[in-house]
Amino acid sequence: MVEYSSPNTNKPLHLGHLRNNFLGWSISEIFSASGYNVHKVQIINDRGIHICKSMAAWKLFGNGETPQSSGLKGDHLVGKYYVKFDQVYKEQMASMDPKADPEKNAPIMKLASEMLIQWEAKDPETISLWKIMNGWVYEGFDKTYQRMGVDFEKLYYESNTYLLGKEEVLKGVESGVFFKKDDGSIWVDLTNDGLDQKVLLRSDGTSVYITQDIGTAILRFRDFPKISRQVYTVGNEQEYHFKVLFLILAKLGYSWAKECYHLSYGMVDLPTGKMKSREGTVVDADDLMQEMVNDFAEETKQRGKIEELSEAEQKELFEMGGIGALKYFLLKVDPKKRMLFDPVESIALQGHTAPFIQYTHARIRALIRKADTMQLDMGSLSISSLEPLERDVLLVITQYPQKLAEAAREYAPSVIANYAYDLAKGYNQFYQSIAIFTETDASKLKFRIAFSQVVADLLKKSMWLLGISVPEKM
RNA sequence: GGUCCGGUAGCUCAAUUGGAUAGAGCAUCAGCCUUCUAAGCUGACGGUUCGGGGUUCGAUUCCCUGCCGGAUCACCA
Repeated sequence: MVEYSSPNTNKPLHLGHLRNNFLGWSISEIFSASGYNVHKVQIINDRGIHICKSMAAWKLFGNGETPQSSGLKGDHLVGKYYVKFDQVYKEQMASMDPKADPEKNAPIMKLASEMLIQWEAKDPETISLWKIMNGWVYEGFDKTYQRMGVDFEKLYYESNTYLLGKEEVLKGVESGVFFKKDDGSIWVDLTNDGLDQKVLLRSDGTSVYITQDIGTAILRFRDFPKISRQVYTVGNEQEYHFKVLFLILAKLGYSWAKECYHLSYGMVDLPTGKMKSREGTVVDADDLMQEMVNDFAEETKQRGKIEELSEAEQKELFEMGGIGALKYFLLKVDPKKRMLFDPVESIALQGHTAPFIQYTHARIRALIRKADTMQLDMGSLSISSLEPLERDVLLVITQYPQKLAEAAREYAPSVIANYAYDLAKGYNQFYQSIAIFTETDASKLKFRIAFSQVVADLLKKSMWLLGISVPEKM
């Protein structure tokens, strides 16, 4: 089982989510290709103070605005009010007496806090607004996920799972795994494991973040009894959290705890500094994808090689190239490492990019189409000697199984991304120096055609593992 | 302060897990389309692999130490 994504429902998806989603999807494919039966799941953070902030601002300033009335995508509309909240909140705090604890008592924050309490008390009006606004967000997310090309077998909602785990914790107290402090709060002592003590239930008996994760982990193994491993695709800022979680699950006696793995990936930095959603210095996922597709489209039109394609085929190609370039850019780097996203330079379509590999594939396919018209007998293939460049490519071809195994072992799609590049690069060298159709030796000619087809198939397969399609023409 | 991650060409990244002269792309410069798609190919330029020790026949890789950058250590999620 692979978990990825985990968005908050108060704002649209951004660049950070793209790395997460593409990684999660790719890892799932890599494991599928390695013979595993993979279940893709995500958990949606649909409750909490963050969504109440958007709700509060909408209630105060929204004037009944909806996605239909505004023409805005649902998640963007809700995100707009989240930003609005922050803006108003700051203004209110600035105008208040510092002694009055403005952080808590700013009117708009008080409203959001009240809404959270009302939500937990199942107040009908609050629940209704919450459902409506989350509904808008899901409509928006659906479009974004569709364009990203990611999907999920099962969705978990925090509003359903946030109370889970409490019983497990109480059971743990009885069996002596956890302990209770005088104020009634419940803790786990991990000092023997080199960590600290960690609270599991507040003194008022309510759950914290990790309580919920204990519950969902157990729930997952109940929902999917056959799974042997659970992979959490979550940023490396939560490494401590998962270390604690897995230790707790082991202490509770779950034998599968050692099969839980945190696929921890680094942040995506922007040249100006790191991404901070609160300050608005994020790159919106929808905008970015659109930009990439536009750039690719423009570049392609300039080259003028696709006039014979229909409008629909062209559109499909632009999508393939633009989204592909973006995915490749985010996946070619080792997931563990933080990486830099330069909005200007990252849009490159030459060199070590998806379009380079897609182009190599398209060129081979053109070659194969030509060969098909020659009606060669491909049944009998024999070759006595290889050119050095052919030998080089052949060597890369045979590396595929090792690379796939390595990618699965290291949880690293980057291994596949770099492999596809090496293969394309090697083939291009061969392609450039050896003209195939001028070859007079029939067995050599047939070998080169078959050999090219193998490369095309392998490029297609590798790129598929990254969630990237390859075109017949470009 | 404790813990964890990272530091490789001007920039972005590789390096078969300890192997031979550390490789690609971008950028810069010089070449290659009458021939299967030039989003390509060839060449040049570019390195004290952060510094200092150590282990080893051999270290970008392992150990120690220092420096720099980041994350994390909430009765937040």
